This record gives sequence, C-alpha cells and structure tokens, in this order.
Amino acid sequence: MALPASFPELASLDLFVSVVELGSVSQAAAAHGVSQPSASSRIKHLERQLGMRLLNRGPSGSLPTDAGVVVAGWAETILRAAHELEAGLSAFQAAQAGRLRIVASFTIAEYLLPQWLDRFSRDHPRDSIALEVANSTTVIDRLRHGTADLGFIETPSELDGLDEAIVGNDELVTVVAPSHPWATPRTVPVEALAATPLVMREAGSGTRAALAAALRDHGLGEPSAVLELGSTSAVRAAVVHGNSPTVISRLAVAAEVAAGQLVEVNVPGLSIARELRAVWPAGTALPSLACALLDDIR
Amino acid sequence: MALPASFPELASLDLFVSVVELGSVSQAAAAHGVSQPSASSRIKHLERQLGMRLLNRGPSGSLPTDAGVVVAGWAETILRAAHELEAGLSAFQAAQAGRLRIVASFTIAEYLLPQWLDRFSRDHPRDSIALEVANSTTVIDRLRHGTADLGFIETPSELDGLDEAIVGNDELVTVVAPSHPWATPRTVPVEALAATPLVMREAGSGTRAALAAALRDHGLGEPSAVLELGSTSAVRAAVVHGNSPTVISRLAVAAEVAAGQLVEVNVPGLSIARELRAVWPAGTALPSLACALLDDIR
DNA sequence: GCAAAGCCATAGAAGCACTCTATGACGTGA
DNA sequence: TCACGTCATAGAGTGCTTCTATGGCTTTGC
Repeated sequence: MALPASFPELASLDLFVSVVELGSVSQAAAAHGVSQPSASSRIKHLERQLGMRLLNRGPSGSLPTDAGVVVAGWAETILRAAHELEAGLSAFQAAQAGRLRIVASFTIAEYLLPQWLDRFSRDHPRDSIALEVANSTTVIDRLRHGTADLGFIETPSELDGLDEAIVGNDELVTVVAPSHPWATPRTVPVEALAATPLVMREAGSGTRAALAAALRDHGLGEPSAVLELGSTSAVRAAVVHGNSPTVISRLAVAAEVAAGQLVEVNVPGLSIARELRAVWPAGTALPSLACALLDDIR
Repeated sequence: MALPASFPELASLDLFVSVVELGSVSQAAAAHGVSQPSASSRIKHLERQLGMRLLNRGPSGSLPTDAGVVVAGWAETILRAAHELEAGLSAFQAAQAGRLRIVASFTIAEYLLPQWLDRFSRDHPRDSIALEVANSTTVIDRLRHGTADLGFIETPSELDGLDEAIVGNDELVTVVAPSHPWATPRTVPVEALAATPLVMREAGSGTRAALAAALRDHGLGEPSAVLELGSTSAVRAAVVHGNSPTVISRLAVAAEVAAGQLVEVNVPGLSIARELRAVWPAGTALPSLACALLDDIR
C-alpha cells in the first residue's frame, strides 16, 4: 500500500531526532547544515502535520514532550533503515573507486549486505566499498580474474582455487496469503503443491529451476504457473494480494512472514536449503579490509 | 549522523517500489494518486540522483534493471519501517475516536507497539486503535476507571482486579561505546560499575531508581552521573559518541548493539530483569478486538 | 544587579521544484 | 490496420522552503 501523502519528510524526522539527541534546535540545525529558522520552521511544520506538540521549548534548549519521546523512538527505526539503504547505495555507486571490491548474488545483496555495509562504513569511515551484484558464476569469474576481492554466493558450486566461509543460511519456502486455504492447516502434501498453479518468476530463474529439480526428485512434473512475473518483488506482491501460493527464498519473505502478511506452509519431504558463503581467492592474502568485514559479519 | 541532503525522498522510493510491484509507471502513478507524467519525472529524477538506471522501459510496461531489483529490495525495508511509524502515529492521533483504547508504558510503546499496530491495522483495516503513553501507575488507573480497554506495563505491580499476560521480557544492561576499555573484556565487576560515573537520566527516572536499588542490594552506594540528560535518546547518543557507560533498557539499545554501535558489558551478579505484560480488567469480557490484538502479538 | 550569550520565533523576499494538462512517439494485440 | 496501452516532452502555474535580518526571552557570569 502507498504511504499517505501527509507522511512526514525523512529529513524532518532526521532533524527532529537530532534535536532530541542534541538538546536544542540550533545545534540540530548546525549539525544538518541548515539555518536555525529553517530548522525551527520545519519542526513546527512537523508538529502541525502530526497534530501534536513534540518539543517543550525553553531558553536553554528544547526537550521532547512525552509524545516527542515516543515519536523520536519510532523515527529512529526508520532512520536506521535509511542509513542501511544509504550504505548500500554508496557501495553501489562506488563502482570502480572502492578500496575493497565485493561481488554478491542478488539474495545476499538485497537482504543481508546493507546491514553489513552500514556497520562497516561506521567502523571504517575512510574506506569505501565497491559493490557489484551478479549471479554465482559471474561472482566466481570475478574472483578468479582478480577483478573482485571478496564474493558472496548462495549456491554450492565448484570452488577450486577459492577459500570460503559460511555466513548464513537460506531455504526455499512455500508461502501463501493468510486468507488462503493452506494457511490454516499450515501444511500441505508435496503432491498438492506440484498440482497447484503457482505465482512464479519467468522460466530461467534460479529459484524456479531449483523448485523444478526438487519436484523431479519426488517423481513429480514441472510446476505450472498461474502468473509469471519479472521480479521477486512482483511475485511477493502478487502472493500477498492474490490467492495463489509461491515458492520463494525465505530471506525474501522473512519480513512479510514476521508481519503476518504471508504464511509459511510446511511441505513434508520438500527441503531446498542452501548455505550462504563468502568466497575469495585461495592462497593470496585476504585484504585486511576484507578480514575486517568478515569479522563484522560474525 | 545526519542523512545526506541528496538522500531520495521517501515518496519517490515508495513510488518506485510500486512500479516494480505493479509492472508499469502508469499503474503506480494511479495507485499513488498522481499523474503519469509526474510519476515518470520523479522516477527519472530518482535515477539521476542515484546515478543509475533503475527501469527498463518498454511499450508493455517497465521492468526493473538488476540494480533496480536490488534498490527496490532495500527500499522496501525502509518503507516497512515507515508503515510501522505510520501505524503508531495513527493510534497516537486517534486520541478519543478509537474503537479499542490501549495505554502503554514508554518502553513498550517505543520499541514493540509499532509492529503490533501495523499488523493489526492490516488485519482490521476498519477498526482504529487509540494509544496513550503513560507510566505504569497511570496505566493501571486507566484500566480501573474503565477509560482504557487494554494496558501494557513493564513493572511488577499490585494488579488486584486485573488479569494479565506476559508479552515479552526486558532487562537493564550496561553498555559502552566499542572504543571504551570495558568493551574488550566485555565484563566488569559490579563494584567498578558503581564507582564509575555514568551517563544517566535525571533523578526521578524509573531506570535510574532501579539501578540504585540493585546497587544497594550489593551494599554499594548511589551511582554518580558524569552527565544527566532528559531523554533516553539523548543518553544513548551520548554513550555512542562519548566514552562513558550507561545502564539502560536492553530494548532501547538492541538495534545499536546489533549494529555494533554499542557493546553490552556483562556485570556478574547484577541482573535487573522485568517482564512485559498486557493487563486488563478482570471479570469483564475482553473486547474482541483486544483478543485479536493479543493473538497477533503471540 | 547588569551585561553577555545562548535560545527560539517572526517577517519578508527570492528562488527552486514540483505539479498538472496537453500532446506526441512508439509498440502490441485484435 | 486500427485501437489501446505504454512512456516522454513541453510549458505554465503554483506552492513551498530557504535564507538573512531582527527581536524577545532566559540563563549565566561578573
């Protein structure tokens, strides 16, 4: 769903949180590089927007009201997410210039990397990371040719000449909307899954191939598609708002499952697990920055 | 730290995610209630801002590029946080009008309630919740006088005439910046903690009183303050950027500890735990909406 | 007490950015 | 081949936010 048009600006929330942390509007204005009247007016506008007083202004600074304390706490959550996005974007834009070049598969880049990068950028503010996103074979190519220092992949591959470390786990899971019949028993036989049309990525996607292979192991045929979509986000949206199941990476729907927007269905006998691993050229010394990043991850 | 001035607008990210989910700029524009050219221009502006193409435009719609897929995934995280903030704000603003009136203590309201409310508002879009934030005694008062339907508190109190259910746990923990000497051994004797000036809330705060009581149990005196601040956010910011410890609710620093901005220090023998509980008038039938909310929480 | 310094609010002008409507170009599907 | 969908461009208008300059107010230090 779309956010209401009256939703406060991210910049205003950021400014307000700074006021609460620093204790005065002036200092927050300085920290954000805007004039004090501008900051004052933006806070006032925020208060009008929310329909509540957020600050008790005094001659020696401003303290948050009770409501202000709570709103500031809520705002910090969203600002943290914003910083993770920012860390990811910086790495993405750094393209060539980065000191440490990493290549990651889609799933890892989308759901795990931002936190790692955000933490790393705070611990090493002077070092930039360059991020590229690619499929597993490209990741391995890059490492072999020395055009990347560290890779992250999610498929068990031939890794001759590469060292590796496991950094997490992933699994393909079956999910449905809470209103779907499968959501109540929360379990369904694998035959029923194979016989049901699914929302899927187009043929050629890795997860679709993995599902087909797992069904073949059960002596079952190709899964059929009720809808073929071009991106994981589109698949997820279609399952949330529609009434067809899909089989998808658990990392991709972890937040929706936690929020109750999707329900994970148990399919006895069907288990499509994969370990997420960091890989790098064997023999050569891993750059110290790469070591630091791997240490942070653990 | 402040977000860069060039950080993309929340509305633009929201719009872009809708494009990826819906498959075309026009449909996303309609979903957001703006004209198609406006949406097109905003997406283009976003692309210029990030310095990368996000969409492959075609005559039958727009599909995200590889970079677009990743950025959309990152953006969804921040939008999820925004929706939680929105859910909290709605409840806060609902003041009188809500169908279900809940009263919560600060810690629960700040760190747990938004997720619950966001989920609830999706499951029950037609029912509004009115939220008030207050200290424990006020929460109990409201319930006894029938001016609230459901309360959440974090202190063990006299609960005559009230039913309760445990919904979580909290604990006061000692935290320092990663550069602080205590961060390396990660443990410190309780005597050293009592002898060290701390960053603290002003006298009168509940957490400060709880710490003083726990130290008294060890035969130690009042903790001294190197800095007294007016809000939990200010305390947290001072500890992150300074070099003094504090003792604070684990919920309030869970995110910073996970991100490596703060380090939790073990203090053998010092344990200040408290259960988080939902409370409501005994005997009377709990409103069905309250039951639904409690079910969601579990 | 008194002056200085800090804080916040107001006013007015300038500039920027965004929106909308109208239109055109392009490819798809019937 | 025609109709419909997609997205892009152009131009006008509006609204908003910013800045500088100023004033009132309280705390702090002498």
